[in-house]
Amino acid sequence: MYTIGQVSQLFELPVSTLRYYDKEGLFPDMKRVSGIRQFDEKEVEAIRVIECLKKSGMEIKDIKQFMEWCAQGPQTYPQRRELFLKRKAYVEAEIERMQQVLDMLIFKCWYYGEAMRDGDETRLQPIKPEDMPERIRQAYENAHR
Amino acid sequence: MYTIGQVSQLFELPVSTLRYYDKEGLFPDMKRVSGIRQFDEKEVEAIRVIECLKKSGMEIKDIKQFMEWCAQGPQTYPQRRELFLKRKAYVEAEIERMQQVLDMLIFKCWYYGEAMRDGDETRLQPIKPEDMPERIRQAYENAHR
DNA sequence: ATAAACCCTAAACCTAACTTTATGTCAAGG
DNA sequence: CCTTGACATAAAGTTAGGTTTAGGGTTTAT
Repeated sequence: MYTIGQVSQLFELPVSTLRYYDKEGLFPDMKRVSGIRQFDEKEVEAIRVIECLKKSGMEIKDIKQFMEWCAQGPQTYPQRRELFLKRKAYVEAEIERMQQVLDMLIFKCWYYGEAMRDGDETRLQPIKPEDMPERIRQAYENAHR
Repeated sequence: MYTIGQVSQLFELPVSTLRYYDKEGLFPDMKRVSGIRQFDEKEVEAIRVIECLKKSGMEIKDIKQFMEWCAQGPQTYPQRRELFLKRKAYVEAEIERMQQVLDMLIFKCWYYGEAMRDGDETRLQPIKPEDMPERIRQAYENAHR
């Protein structure tokens, strides 16, 4: 069992954030002893899940819904699985999107490297993909799909 | 040359957003004719770059800095390249982070699939990585690094 | 010539996810 | 006893990135 201060250190999360999560209903049945929060193994695991779902782009109010399902027991397994499937699809799309952004950045790094050598962009401005090095052309074409 | 409404349609961005970007200084020397904005090829390319930099996690005020460098000409090529190198490193880290989140989600999907078959979590709760299917174990271990 | 469909600005408003502030309780140590 | 430190609450404040509103001007089709 942990106090809020211990959990704060454990996860490097401000105490105020943990209290905020609690206020938002992210720990549906956390115990208290004379008003003081008791972070149990259950709550610690909840925080791990919260971190994951947050990184997957989910909002607090939807994470709350998930936590409520957890508190309701086995009858909500299907909903919980459904949720994770949706997050999975979302994150897969997000990674693909980020890969395209990365390709644009790779192209731009090359572009400004060349611009520095040339001193201006007169050669670069009208450049065609077929005049770029192989690696750069691939990045360029993926970025512009 | 485009009006704000045409650019809005072209990029599927609200007119209000384009005006907001302008107010934030993202089009440093956009022309106007009797008060009306003239989106030129330069501004259209700027919007493409804005979209990319935004997706790479950059804030508006830093994008503004970049746009000012662009308006200053060839002497700022090194700064611009530096910026893109930094964004590239950031996005690479971001993709790795997302891959870990994805692995956690893959694990959770499997977990709840099993929980549904079992009807409870008594078998799952104390499960060790070596008792998981290969694909799941890999995801689990990457997610928990 | 008048209504619709554009364009403009300034300023107020919005939302999520926190953070800060003001106030108070309680236990332990010097 | 009294100060320090950890806990608590409620409510106000913050930030980014817009959006909405209120008030006007201009152009175009009927």
